Amino acid sequence: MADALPKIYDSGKVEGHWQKVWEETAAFHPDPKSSGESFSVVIPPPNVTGSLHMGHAFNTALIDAIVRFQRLLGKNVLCLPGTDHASIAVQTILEKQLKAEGKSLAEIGRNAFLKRAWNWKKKSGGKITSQLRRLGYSVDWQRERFTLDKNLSEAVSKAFLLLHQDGLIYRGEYLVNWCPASGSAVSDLEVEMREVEGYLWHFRYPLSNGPANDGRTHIEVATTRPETMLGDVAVAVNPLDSRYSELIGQQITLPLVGRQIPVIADELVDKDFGTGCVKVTPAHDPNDFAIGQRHELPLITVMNKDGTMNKLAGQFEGLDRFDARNAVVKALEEEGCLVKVDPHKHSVPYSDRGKVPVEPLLSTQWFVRMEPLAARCREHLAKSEPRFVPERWEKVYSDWLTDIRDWCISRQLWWGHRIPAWFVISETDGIVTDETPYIVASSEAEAFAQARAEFGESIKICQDQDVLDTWFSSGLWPFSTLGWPEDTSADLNRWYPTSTLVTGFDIIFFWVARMTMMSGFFTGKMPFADVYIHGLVRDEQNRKMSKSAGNGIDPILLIDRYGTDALRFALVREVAGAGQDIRLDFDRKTETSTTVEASRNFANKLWNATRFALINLENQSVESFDLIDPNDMQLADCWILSRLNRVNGQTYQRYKNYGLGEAAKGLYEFAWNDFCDWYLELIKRRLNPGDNATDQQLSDKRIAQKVLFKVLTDLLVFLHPLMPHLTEELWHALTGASDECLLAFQNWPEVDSEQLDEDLETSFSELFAAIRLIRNLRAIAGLKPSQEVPVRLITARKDLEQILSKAQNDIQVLTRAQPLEILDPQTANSQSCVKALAGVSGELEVVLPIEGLVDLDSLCMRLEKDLLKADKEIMSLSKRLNNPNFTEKAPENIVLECRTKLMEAEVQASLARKRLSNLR
RNA sequence: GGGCGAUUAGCUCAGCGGUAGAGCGCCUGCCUUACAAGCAGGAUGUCCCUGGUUCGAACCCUGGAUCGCCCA
Repeated sequence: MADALPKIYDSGKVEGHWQKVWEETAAFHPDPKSSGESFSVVIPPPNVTGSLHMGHAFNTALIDAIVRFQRLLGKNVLCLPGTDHASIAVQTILEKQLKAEGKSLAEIGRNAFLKRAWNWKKKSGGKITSQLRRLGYSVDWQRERFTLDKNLSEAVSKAFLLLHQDGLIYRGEYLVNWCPASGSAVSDLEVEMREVEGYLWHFRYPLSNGPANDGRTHIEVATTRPETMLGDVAVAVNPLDSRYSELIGQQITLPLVGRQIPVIADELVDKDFGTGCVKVTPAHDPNDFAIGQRHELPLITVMNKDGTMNKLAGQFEGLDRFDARNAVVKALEEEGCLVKVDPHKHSVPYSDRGKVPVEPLLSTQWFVRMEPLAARCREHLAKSEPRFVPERWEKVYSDWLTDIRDWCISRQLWWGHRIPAWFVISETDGIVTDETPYIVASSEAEAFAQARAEFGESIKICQDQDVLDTWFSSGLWPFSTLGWPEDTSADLNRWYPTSTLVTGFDIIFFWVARMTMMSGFFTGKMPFADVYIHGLVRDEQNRKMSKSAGNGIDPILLIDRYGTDALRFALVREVAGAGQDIRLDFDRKTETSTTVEASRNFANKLWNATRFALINLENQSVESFDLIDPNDMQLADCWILSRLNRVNGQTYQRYKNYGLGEAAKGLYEFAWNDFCDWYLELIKRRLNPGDNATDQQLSDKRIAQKVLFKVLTDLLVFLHPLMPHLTEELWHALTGASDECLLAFQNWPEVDSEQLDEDLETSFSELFAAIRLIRNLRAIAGLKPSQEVPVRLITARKDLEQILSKAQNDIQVLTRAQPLEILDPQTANSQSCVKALAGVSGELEVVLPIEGLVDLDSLCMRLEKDLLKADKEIMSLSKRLNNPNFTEKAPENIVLECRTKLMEAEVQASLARKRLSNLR
């Protein structure tokens, strides 16, 4: 056993040591052939471009707590780490670099670009994983995966192939969300609606065939996007709108363009919005697209993919879309077509990544047909597969799966999984059009062979230029990382489906739902039994922490300052509520956080409690701490063991049910209050019986040592999932175990229900209240802490008197009471001490007979306060008890409790009153 | 427009039918041999408002306010 530890816990040293041991011994690299029930988790793969932020730290703290808990239950646990390739993010970074060098993508070409990208990944991609190591994550680094790994890429091709075979992937020209900044299509989920202050422009479109019957010569439309009018193909009104019924079917001459377009009727039009007439631009608006489909209108695209106007925009060709807007308005005004402009607040779709407005644009892309996949998930969900924690997120998930839209999966980027489709370009004169036949295959050779069989020997093929949405590969993550599609994979058979997924609510659609859909299709199973959804970490002003807002708090900074375990404990302790966001306080000037500091202090408290134990265990061997004869134990021992077992059961249940915050709080209280403040103080005297100790005292000392060791080592097990480094270190210090033997693989202690004693715990609460009262009276008297003082404890309650007598020595030590007398009221009356210092706690009267020293005013104040409180309680309790409704309808135990409380309050009041009258 | 969440001590949050708690901060006294990153003692609340259900509401139900999020 080690000598005394340093006085202060040095987290950096301890954490570094254990991280090294864990990794070098591959401690968390499980063997699929080992025994034990399977438990597996795949971590949400962070973006390779990323660096650690508080969200990762939070997610990690939760996952690692769960996983470490399961290991303590003896399960064969796999926690699998990895990163995703973040197609758009990486491409953006590299394009910026290129631009800085004065080069363009087109110049260097695809191969050179990919080479650069891999070099970049090699250089910077390890940052996030090395930072994750500093969190003490008990993942299997040997099984670390990257979405572009060979196996995972093959899984992507295979998945694409299989989905395509089943008709669940198709290619076609549709309106997609086009991000001009990244030059790619993005999915609906990557579009964020933003409220912006814009305008509603009212324009006059002339009727082509002269005035209508009522004399009208034009129709007025309202729009927030004037530039799209160049692509208008109709004006629509609501069929029930009597104002316009006469105009339906008439032709209009589109200003600036001169195109003849019809007035049509469609229910989608809101009569009450604007003028009740909308211009219809099917190639530039999703609603208009739907109207266009219903009325078989042509699609006229007036924009290029870089957001500039194209040839069909006529005089506006080449202008950027926003410049074109102004120009069109001006031109219309000059033609006398502008009626008015109203300020108008409306939602504009923005690209998540590009941070620019998305342009709905017609384009040929690949899509996943979602409904069949979603339907399967809905069937599973009916059986609570997966089970959502907290439950309310299930609705969010199921709502999204209902009325789901197809998923655009192709991206006009180079970094990622290239779409495994080869066009037979010899069929279309060397170019790819919508009509070009294609082959989907798992390799070029295979595609070529198939193409030759189908189209003849002399064909030419070329692979689709696009890559897949990163989330497509992430959707396969729970099984592709375990060896799918190789269905003989030992890992897959052992650990799939996984046990629990832990992630933030912000990626339920992006990731959770995509995983369940892919898993359902490819494996017929849901990928995880439970989904534990947590909130986001917000800053001190309640803003979501994000890189772009620049309000992130660097976890590494907090780790350096307070230690990983402190940060982890602080984050978990804050969770408590069900999936609520957490706010981490942080003073940006001093770069400190009182929340994390409090946890650091807790770590130090545990450190010192262990230090105390080591000093007092006096190098005794571990074997001697085995079971003790209960008859030899003192009350305090029985009390702390009862508390220990209660906390054990409670903590076990909380961990199991994802009540991590509650577990953390409960352990904090037990460790600090019960164990350190009371138990350690209670046994100090027994641990130091002095040189002339009797055999009895020596044996009593040994018992205290055994209980101390038992409680502390169990406590370290309970805390281990939350503070892995510290507990590992302290456990080794206590047990003398070698580095090969880890706390991480010890067994969770069994609850010994024989040791649970509720009455004893209640008695100890009363005992502690008595001790507090004595201390309080001492404080009122202004006594020096070291000064001894005579104390009389007076109670009519036999059981209380008994406990107090048994704990007499303890009370004396903790309050410097000398002498301490425990009396019944009769005896006490015979030796009254009128002007003594006295107080009342429940049915106990505490008297410090030291008349000379007493400050009568503060004493009276204290007693008056007690009396007031007791009287108030008597009032409210008797009011309740006098109400027959209450006594008849309330449950018996509640009524009984009320009666008891009333009695106690009456005793308390009369004691206080008596004392007060004595003093006056 | 539809939905979800939040509102409790100065701050950050627990509690979710039996009459209000913690941490930090604050006040007082202590370097008491594990810990001053500590010990002991103390102060602090119309539990957002409004009705209702109930013997009893911070907790359940109406309605509303404010803040935040998601979906259209």
